[in-house]
Amino acid sequence: MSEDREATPSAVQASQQVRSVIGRLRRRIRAAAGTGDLTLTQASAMGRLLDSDGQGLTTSDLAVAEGMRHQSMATTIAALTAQGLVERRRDPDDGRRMLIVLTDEGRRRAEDGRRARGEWLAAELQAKCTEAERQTVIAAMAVLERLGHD
Amino acid sequence: MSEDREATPSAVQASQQVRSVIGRLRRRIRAAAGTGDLTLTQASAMGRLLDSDGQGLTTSDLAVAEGMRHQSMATTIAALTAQGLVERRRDPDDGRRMLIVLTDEGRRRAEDGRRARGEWLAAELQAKCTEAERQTVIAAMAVLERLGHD
DNA sequence: CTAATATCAGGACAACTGATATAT
DNA sequence: CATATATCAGTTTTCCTGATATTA
Repeated sequence: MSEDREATPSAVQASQQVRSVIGRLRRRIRAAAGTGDLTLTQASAMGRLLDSDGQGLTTSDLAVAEGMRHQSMATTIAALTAQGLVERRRDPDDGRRMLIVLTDEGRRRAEDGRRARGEWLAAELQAKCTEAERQTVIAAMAVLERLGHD
Repeated sequence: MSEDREATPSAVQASQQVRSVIGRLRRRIRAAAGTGDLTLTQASAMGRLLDSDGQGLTTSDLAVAEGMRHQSMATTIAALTAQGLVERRRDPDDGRRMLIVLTDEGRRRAEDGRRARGEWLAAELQAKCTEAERQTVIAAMAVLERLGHD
């Protein structure tokens, strides 16, 4: 506050563009999703479960990873459970915890998603971007992923 | 369908990372916003109004730019109007159209926002990134901005 | 007892769809 | 009449907060 150094132009510009793109892409992805498709949060959670598989993660673990409340993540997990994509198992070592693991069907779906068939965003990145541009996007996402990890 | 060429690994990876980052950043930005602050969509609309100023834009113009329905944008505009940041003027050349223009207060707020004082994302980009990383983010946003413009 | 985890209940917000009115 | 714009009404989705139970 005392100093309040002016942000660099690049920080201001990047911030504005990110805000704009976030809203726009989010709506586009949702609009492109079919009735049976997973929501953004559901797909993200499935990806994390696939990455850390074998062990399973708790609702709270997933909530921290996604930057949301554990109660909200619980709703997401409930939806995935209802679709038969994940199972909840009580942790034998800690009776408070419920471990979330992919079912066989869930693993299949997660891997399908990872191959991105029929997924709007991947198709757009494929059709409208050069390889160099995709690498730029990947690099930028790594930068943005860092933010907000207090 | 006929071709169904496999997506390149970079398209799949970029797609996944973008989906994950979108959800996470959006929640962080919302959480960091104070009670008086504008929502993401409101801030985006203010930015576009500032860019195209003098002439004014219609609700439908803004909706197209943001990739949302005009009815949804109307709600956003109503909120901005209630805060005294924009005014609605009937287009003298086309009685159907209402042109949205910034008020003096709105212009001031938009320019303040553009200087990014107190804005969480800009502060993070300033504090945790190098100039080169910020340029990467800007370049990536330009790429993503292109997508979904059928 | 305190902390972490899970669950239940209620609410807010941002977007959607559908229907109607008005002007071109 | 067909199209574009605006508005009204109702709904859905996603996430939030707060309260309570259970176990470490």
